[in-house]
Amino acid sequence: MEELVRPNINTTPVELMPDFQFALSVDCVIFGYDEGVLKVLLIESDLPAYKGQWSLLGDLLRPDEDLDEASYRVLRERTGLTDMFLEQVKTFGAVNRHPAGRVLTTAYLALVNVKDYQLKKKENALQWKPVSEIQAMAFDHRLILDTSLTVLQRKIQEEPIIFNLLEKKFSLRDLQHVFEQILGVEFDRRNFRKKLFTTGLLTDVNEMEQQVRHRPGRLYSFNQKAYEQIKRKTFVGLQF
Amino acid sequence: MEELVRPNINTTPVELMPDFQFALSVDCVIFGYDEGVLKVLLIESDLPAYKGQWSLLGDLLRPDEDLDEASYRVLRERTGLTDMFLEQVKTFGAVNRHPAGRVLTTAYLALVNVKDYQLKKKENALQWKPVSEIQAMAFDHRLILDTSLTVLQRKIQEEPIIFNLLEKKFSLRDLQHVFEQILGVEFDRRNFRKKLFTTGLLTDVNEMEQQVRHRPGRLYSFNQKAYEQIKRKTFVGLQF
DNA sequence: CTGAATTGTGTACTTTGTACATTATATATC
DNA sequence: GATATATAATGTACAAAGTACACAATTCAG
Repeated sequence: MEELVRPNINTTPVELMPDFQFALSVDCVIFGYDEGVLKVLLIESDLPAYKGQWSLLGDLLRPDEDLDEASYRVLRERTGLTDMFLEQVKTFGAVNRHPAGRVLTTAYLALVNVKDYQLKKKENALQWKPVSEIQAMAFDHRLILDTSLTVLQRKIQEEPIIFNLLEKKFSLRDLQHVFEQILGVEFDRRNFRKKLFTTGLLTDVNEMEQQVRHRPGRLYSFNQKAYEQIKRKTFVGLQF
Repeated sequence: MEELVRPNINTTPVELMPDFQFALSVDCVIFGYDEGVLKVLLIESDLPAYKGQWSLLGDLLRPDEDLDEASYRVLRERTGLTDMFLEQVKTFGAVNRHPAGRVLTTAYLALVNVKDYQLKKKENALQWKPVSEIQAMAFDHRLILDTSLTVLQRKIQEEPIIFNLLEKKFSLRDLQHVFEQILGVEFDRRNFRKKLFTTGLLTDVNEMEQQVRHRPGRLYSFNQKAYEQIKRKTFVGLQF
């Protein structure tokens, strides 16, 4: 308890220079849904310690850059996308997590439409890897991926963000399949339909699937306006 | 797009020294429930820029210290508590958030039993402030507090963490009241009871409230073991 | 003994979730 | 153009959970 009165950054003017010795990075966990499979965008590491292993897309934070802006920049530079779902997940601060020194990293979760991305993709070293097939990763990136996936599983049940993984117009089958892929469960098709329709968040765009070799389904779009209306009535209820 | 092939911390061995120029801190949002009111533990800032304003309890991250460990240390040093609910909330990284330079901070949410705390409290500059009465705060601490409160509201509905704010033995009235304080809603007393009993998480300790000037209620404790049993059955359902 | 405050209990009703089967429509193949 | 294949679209019965609501019982204070 002798440290109780120790000078403190929040309360006392102290000489801070010796404390400015950390590096910060952002790492983006970029999820995409492609050919019925949940994938994440990875890059091969060239660092000696992790030669050939897969790592997340990240970069060092710049001295005059907001943390959130850094994650956005990484997304923009690497994928060319400028408008995507992007949200901070967590900061990983184990002492020896990076071989170059004390580098802490803040993980960001991004949801992109793979179809959009493919149009602008330029970098060959990047690869969409099915989440279920990923084994070892560089650094603590496996931990970061697992953490982000858990956050994603929670969030898609609480907010209608899953539509960011699909094209503007989608079939109910696709929508159900993304949910099932991410949550690792199966829903009854008829009850899923009923549930989604009663949310009032789907707009029937009066178009049908094309080029499927079976009866085509209707296409829907996510009704953002309807969601803005209802989301104020915050859900309150215990569910543990 | 010219930056696509820029050397990158995850993929390329680069000289990192010039990048190690950030300071990191942790700030703890310590919630307590006292006399029917949700409070947060604050300290007056002595920094010239924020003289006399309230700030969260925080400290700089040390060079060889895990981020999570730093938050735990702050709690221990300031309150004497060594065993409390403590969880990372978010990292705040606006460029000018600290007058001393580029200091990013990671916020941690702590839930403590005020009764436990009072036994060990030594530091006078600390004060429990009712959350509803807090106005301006130093730095971006108001934003951090608001963010943490929102996270708290979500989490108490998803996990039985609220018991960390109460004593080991508590009445159903107390339990309901903490929920209502944090969520800002009122529950029907009878339905709340029914709901809590059906969770199977309450153990009747066969004791009654003491020194209340009305019919005393039974006391219960949180059944951690029962929770471990049921929490594996992860809830899956859409609720937006 | 009475009033004040709060506990403890139960029922009817509404809403939501779950299980489950049949007909309809498009494409591919023969 | 008939048939097989695949999936769309729909509805009902039942179970579970949530909501609204009223009354008797217990303790304390005066």
